[in-house]
Formats: sequence, C-alpha cells, structure tokens
Amino acid sequence: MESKSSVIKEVRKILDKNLELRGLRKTPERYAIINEIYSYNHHFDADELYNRMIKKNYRVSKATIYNTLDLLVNIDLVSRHIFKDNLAKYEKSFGFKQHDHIILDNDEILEFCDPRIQLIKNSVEEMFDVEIKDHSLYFFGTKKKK
Amino acid sequence: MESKSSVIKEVRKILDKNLELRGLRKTPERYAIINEIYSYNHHFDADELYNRMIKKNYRVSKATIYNTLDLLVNIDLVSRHIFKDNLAKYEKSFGFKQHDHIILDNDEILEFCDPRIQLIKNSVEEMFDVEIKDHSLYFFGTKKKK
DNA sequence: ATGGATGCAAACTGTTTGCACTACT
DNA sequence: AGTAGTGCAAACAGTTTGCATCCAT
Repeated sequence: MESKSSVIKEVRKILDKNLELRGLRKTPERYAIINEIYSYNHHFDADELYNRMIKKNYRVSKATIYNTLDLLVNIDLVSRHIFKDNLAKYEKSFGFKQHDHIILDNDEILEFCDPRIQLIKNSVEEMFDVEIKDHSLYFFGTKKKK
Repeated sequence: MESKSSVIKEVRKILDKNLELRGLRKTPERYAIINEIYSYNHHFDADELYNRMIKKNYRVSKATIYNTLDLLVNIDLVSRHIFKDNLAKYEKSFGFKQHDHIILDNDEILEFCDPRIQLIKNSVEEMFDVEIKDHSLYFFGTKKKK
C-alpha cells in the first residue's frame, strides 16, 4: 500500500510534467491547490475549496480556483461531477480506482464499481462506431429501512 | 404503432389524473406547455421552450415554465438531464423507451438502451441495501473517422 | 523584460423568489 | 369567495470575464 505522501509527490510530478509540456507556468497557487485537494477524501465544490484555503490564510482568488480546477480536470488529476442541479463537485482522481456514485435522498453519496459498465461501453462503441473516452453513471435511491 | 395525436391525448389524460390526485389546478398554461413539449422530438431547455411559446404568441412567464417543468418531471411525463455544466435539458418521456445518452464532442447526442444496466442496478441494490429509483448513464466520446 | 497568471470586482446566466393580480375550484 | 397559480421583475448562486498588477520564465 502506498503512503499518503508518496501519492501527493507523484501527483505533483504529474502536474509538473503537464505544465512543462503545455508551456504553462509553475505558479505556487497551482501546487497549493493540488496539495489541498489531495488532502481531502471524497467530494468538494469550488466554494468549499476556496473557503478552506482562505481559512488557512492562503491567499487565492475564486478565479484561480476555477482556472486551476479546469486545468486539473483536463489533465485528469481531478474529476468533476454534477450530482445536484447546477453545482459542480470535484474529487481527486489519481491513484484511486475509478468508480460510480449512488446518490441517496438524504444527500449521502455511496461509491461502487462494476465491471459490466465496460462491457456496455464496448457494445456502444461498436454499435455507433464511436470512441468512448469517459462515462458517468449515477443511481438515485433511498436506504432500505429494515 | 400509435399515432401522434393519441400519444398527446393519453398524456393529457395522465396530467389530468395527476392534477386531480394532487389537488392541483387545471390551468390552461399547464396543458399548453405539455402540448408544446410533446410536439418536440428530443431535447430542449427551459429558455427554448419559453421562446418558442412566446413566438407563437402564447403568453407564459419563465416562472410558470419552470414550475410546470418541475411538475411534469415529478409525474414522469418529462425527464430532465444535465448534459453540460449548469444547463438543464428536458425531453418528453411518456411512451418512449427509457434510454441513456452518448454525448459527442460536437454536441451531438446519441441514444441507446442496454439491459445490463438493470443487472448493475440489481447488484447495487443488494450490495448496499438500498432501493434504486432511477439512474443516469452518459458516455462521452467522439465519432470514429474511418 | 515580457506576457501568462493572478486578485478583485463586476458581469453573466440559468434558476428561484416575492408580490400583486388572476382565475380555477 | 378563497386561494393556488400566474406574470413580472428583482434576487440569487455559481461561474466567468475584464483589467490592472504581479511574478515565473
């Protein structure tokens, strides 16, 4: 099992490489933000991230938060979900098994992973002659009371 | 094969029954809106619906559009999707096989239906002891060039 | 030094809300 | 008659944008 600090080290390296490749600047904000994100478990939104960083006396602007989230989503270090209407939620995505979500009535979020989704993907690719790069699957439900 | 006009007749009846059951009023706006929606094929958003009705000289307000869409989604005559960030898309849903969506790079939307999603649903219900009421599955991809 | 990235605030967009008025029951 | 539902405009929330400044290159 990999230690926590080795994950973030690895992630910073990936970010590094991507910034170089794209000719983007290695600003301290970008590293601070990825650090912060990888210290979380599970989901957060832009406002949450912003507020937590401000509370730690790290000076960032909303603009930078949004810019950086876009960047990180593009290079696949962070993934974006829209669980409820009109609010983007994010979560770290490197080194974590890809998974889908169950959204319960009480806003609880469960995660699962089912290999059959890959089979559906394959069928779809063949049927429509398309190349699928990503998917999102949500189930909506309620906890069964016993 | 059912004719177009019999679908809308059926749909109006369902709306009728639901309004009665819930003690809601049968306002002309509600019928005008469901009529309009069922004259479309595929997806639209609230603004589109509003503008089309205005253009036909039917006086509705945005508030009523949104209220009625909520109502229709609740009674399952219309379904809501969020394809891109922060914009709800709707489509009629009565008498049409439930299906999922493939969103292509060029904003084209394909539809498909795969029974294996039900199997995944069953597994999830059992695994987490939850009751799944709905799901949404999107694939994101590109057309293969040959 | 140069222009990409930032901070800040204002602008934008889709949606919701408050309130006076209308009309279904 | 009573009140749910409507139209309108203002408010709202999340996100984007414009611009002056800053700092990584």
